[in-house]
Amino acid sequence: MARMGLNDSKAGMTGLDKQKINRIILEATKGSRFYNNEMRKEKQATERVTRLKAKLTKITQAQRLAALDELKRMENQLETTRDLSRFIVHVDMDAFYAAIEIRDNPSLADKPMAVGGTGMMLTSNYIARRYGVRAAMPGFIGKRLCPDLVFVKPNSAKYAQASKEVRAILAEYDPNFASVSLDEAYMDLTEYLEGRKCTFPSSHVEFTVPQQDLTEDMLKILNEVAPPTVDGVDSYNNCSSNSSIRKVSFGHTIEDVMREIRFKINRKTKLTASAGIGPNKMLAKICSDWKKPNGQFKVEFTRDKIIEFMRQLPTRKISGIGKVSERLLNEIEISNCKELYDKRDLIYLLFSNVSTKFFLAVAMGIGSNEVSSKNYQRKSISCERTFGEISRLADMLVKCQKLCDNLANHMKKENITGRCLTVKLKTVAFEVKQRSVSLKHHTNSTTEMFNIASEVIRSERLACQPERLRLRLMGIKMSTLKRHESDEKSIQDTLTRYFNKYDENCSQSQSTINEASKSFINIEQHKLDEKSKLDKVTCYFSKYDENSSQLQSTMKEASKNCDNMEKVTCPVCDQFYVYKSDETSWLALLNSHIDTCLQQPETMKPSQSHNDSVGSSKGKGVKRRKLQHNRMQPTTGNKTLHNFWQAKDNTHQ
DNA sequence: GCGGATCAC
DNA sequence: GATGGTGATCCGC
Repeated sequence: MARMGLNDSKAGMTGLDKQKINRIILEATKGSRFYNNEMRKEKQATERVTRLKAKLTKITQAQRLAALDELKRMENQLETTRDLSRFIVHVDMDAFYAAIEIRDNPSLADKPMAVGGTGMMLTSNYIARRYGVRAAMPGFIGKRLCPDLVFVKPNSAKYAQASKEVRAILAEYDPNFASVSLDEAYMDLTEYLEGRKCTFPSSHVEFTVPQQDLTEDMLKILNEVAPPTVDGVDSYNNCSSNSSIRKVSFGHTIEDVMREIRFKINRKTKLTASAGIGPNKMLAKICSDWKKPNGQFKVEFTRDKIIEFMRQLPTRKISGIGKVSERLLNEIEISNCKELYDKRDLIYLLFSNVSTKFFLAVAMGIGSNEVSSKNYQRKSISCERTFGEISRLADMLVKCQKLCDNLANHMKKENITGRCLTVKLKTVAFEVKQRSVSLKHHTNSTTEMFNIASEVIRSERLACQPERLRLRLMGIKMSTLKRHESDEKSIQDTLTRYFNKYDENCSQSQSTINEASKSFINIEQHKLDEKSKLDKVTCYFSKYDENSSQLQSTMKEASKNCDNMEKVTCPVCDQFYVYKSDETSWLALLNSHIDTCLQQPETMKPSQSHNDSVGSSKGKGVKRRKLQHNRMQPTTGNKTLHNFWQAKDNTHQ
């Protein structure tokens, strides 16, 4: 099965026994739920191919000619955007996480190793890659491919630190460089090079390295031979070697400068980087892969050379063309960029306008050279978790609560609110469902997000009846974001720090949350002794039913004294909790309460029976279920949302 | 605007 | 023991 096969498009994967590797992968995965889902996706992709082929047979010669005519116009337009004036560099750290672990534990250097666990590997070293072990592969398959494989637990703080050190070096050359991830970045060196050229050689930097500190990695960088520079000045690689000290310096060409940067990175972090140099990001990215590891490559900056370079390139090497696109293109006998260009009329007739433009630009070697990310603004923010199978509503709501909590914290930190909430659910069969709701106003309130998300979850559970909804992952995403200015933020941060020190660790671990809520309760109970009745109300989950006269009078009293009271209902037992809207610790308290609730005997919770949302529980449960059914209108109630629920309800009838 | 898919890292 | 998390974009309704 093609989907399951080894992805050998990345560096360090050439010349290995692909057949054997694929056989082992297949044996390890066959029959699993994951595998079955991959088969389902495969079938889907095949259907897509079938549709494509059907479309293909209907294409006439006249259509192709007309397409070429239109393509000529597109091509001319694209050609006007070709810009060879900027020096764009893509810097890519080699096997970043693995290299860091080896640096810090040299005994790993000659062993196949991977960072990650039996669940998932983040990356592997080059020895392991020879066995077919690679990033994004589950560890247990890695172990089958290479029984001697050593796992190292990820140490993200260390990776962030190394990344910071690398970035500091990049910033010396382009303060507006853009990082793609911890181990990858783009730079625009045009301005830097101008400056360097003017002052060269008087200002060139000289590095003094003790001979014994010169590693093989460093020597490789120093001994790379750059082609002669355009203006006849020899690339400057002065190595005055007396007995114990070696002095090295680099010239002023882009390639010299890149070697200098890689040299500095290596000297600072003991890690190696590869680099690609081109007139745009697409080309730079392809080039950084060319001489990996610890190497660099520059494509020549002329239109003809660029097109020549692209022609032999397999389509899969282009960022943006993945497994599926590669396959679709293969179906019309396109596997490299020469064919991509030669068959552009078919592309035009088979693919969308956006895709056609993209493919054409790729074939012509044209791409964006905009590096600065100063104006970058995120479009969405999300949080998702995989867990052991759950199917009870109560368990789902607990997960949901934690996700909303986490997400709200992130949003508050970034001072953003969102207007579109998306719930992502992945079943144990790896099927993904996404449901989104447009809100009337922007929010980053945990309560609001939780109320809406939990309603979506209830609805989805109903929708798949009489099947049980069995989940392995849940996620919450907010989009249509709005940024708020930092006035509020700083005040809020200060308040948070002042009053709720223990809250700052809230999202970090469940045990912290429990500790936090415990201390909260202690503090509050202490306060109770001298404070008014109103405060007492905020400290307990109400023991009363919603409609009881006792509660109503309490609420009335509360609203007399204070107009910022809010209410949150426990998803498990349906009791509710009244709190002041400026109070920040209610969530920890709620979490603690939910935990307690879940430890109660089964009969106390909403059951996992298929009827649990329609009020059929026994005894005590009856009243609660009924209550819940009436109560659960989302608090952000608005037209859009209202319509959403109505529509959902209709589909269930 | 929504939901499914694809893609990158 | 048992296939991740975050963000972006596109396509077809």
